[in-house]
Formats: sequence, C-alpha cells, structure tokens
Amino acid sequence: MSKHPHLVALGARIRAVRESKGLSQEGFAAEVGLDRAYYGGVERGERNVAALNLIKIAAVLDVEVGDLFPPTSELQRIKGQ
Amino acid sequence: MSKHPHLVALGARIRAVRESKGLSQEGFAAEVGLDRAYYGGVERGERNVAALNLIKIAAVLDVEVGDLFPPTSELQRIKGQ
DNA sequence: ATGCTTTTCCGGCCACGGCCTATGAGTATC
DNA sequence: GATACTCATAGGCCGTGGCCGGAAAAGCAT
Repeated sequence: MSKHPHLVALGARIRAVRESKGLSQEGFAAEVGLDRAYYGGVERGERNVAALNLIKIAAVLDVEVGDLFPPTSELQRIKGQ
Repeated sequence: MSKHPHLVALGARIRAVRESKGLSQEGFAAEVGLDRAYYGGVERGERNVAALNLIKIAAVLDVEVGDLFPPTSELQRIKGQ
C-alpha cells in the first residue's frame, strides 16, 4: 500500500484529531484495540484501513466517521497531486 | 465476515442511494470497478470494505463518504442489536 | 406459466489488511 | 553521557479483503 493521496489525507485528519486530544499513537492505538505499528501506518496513509476499524477509531476519537474523510471536493482536488 | 451490525447499516445506506438512482448492483459495481458478487456482499453487510473502495463508491454515487456512514449515535444504538 | 433481470450464494484463488517483534531516529530531561 | 518518551520502518505471519466463474433464487413483467 503505497501512500495513496486519499489515504494520506485521511490519515492526516485522524492524526490531527488525535493530537488535538493530546494522545500518543501508542496509547491511542491501544485504546482502539489496534497494533501501534499498524496504526502508525494508517496515520501516514500507508494503510487502506477497513470500515470496522474506521468506526472504532472515530468512536474513540469521539467524532463522526464522516468527519475523518475529507469532503469529496477536496478528494477530487487531491487526485491531481 | 459475519454481518456485523455496523456493516449492515453501512450497506443498507449504500443500497438506498444506489436504488434511488435506479442503478442495478451489477451495473453500478462495474462503474465503480468492483466485482458484482463482492459488491453485493458489501450491501448485505457481509464485507468489511476498505477505505479506498468506500471513497470510490461515494464518488460514483455522488455523495460524501460521511453520508454513507450512520452517525455514531445510531451506531451506538445498533450495538445492542 | 415463461421469460428476463436482478440478486444471492457457492466454490476457489491471490493479494493485501492487520498483528507482532524488533530496530532506529528524534526530542527532552536529569 | 544516560534514561525515557514518541514516532518511523522493516520483515514475517495469518486471516480476510477482493476477484472471478457459475448457478440457484427471487422479483417483475408479459
């Protein structure tokens, strides 16, 4: 999984919310029930994370799943690098 | 993947949008670039679909990715069956 | 009833999602 | 220097995401 731009944007949003709560990757990953190394890859956009893990992440971050995804308008813009 | 309630809710929302556009599963799956049998499983909540496919599905349906996910309030409610 | 379309379910198959261990780099504090 | 954080990154492993064929089942017409 090679840093697809959409996944990078998704990971960046997840990271921003996590950092805004003052949580470490390791502590947060444990809270969600994910491996810390794997979760790090998610934030870096190297992982094509599946729906159930997205739901769990959003729940622990206390945001809507939709808030983690950039709006399609931004995704369209990103597509052209 | 055994019909997790959250995935069932996600699939139901995807199906509702697709049907509202008068598209068949097979035709829509082809448009998204997914296998018809696999996509059918997504709508039935039997598939833990990954982020990139969710983004593609939302793009072809012309909705925000967030609109496909039930709000966390509903997900919480669903959890107890 | 018979057609036609759509959907579901049945296999098998390969690639990747996801877990685990370990290492290394960066920063900060003592 | 040392210790203690955090995060990045690599490699191996296993389960499943995802593709493909076919065919049964279900809908909706005629």
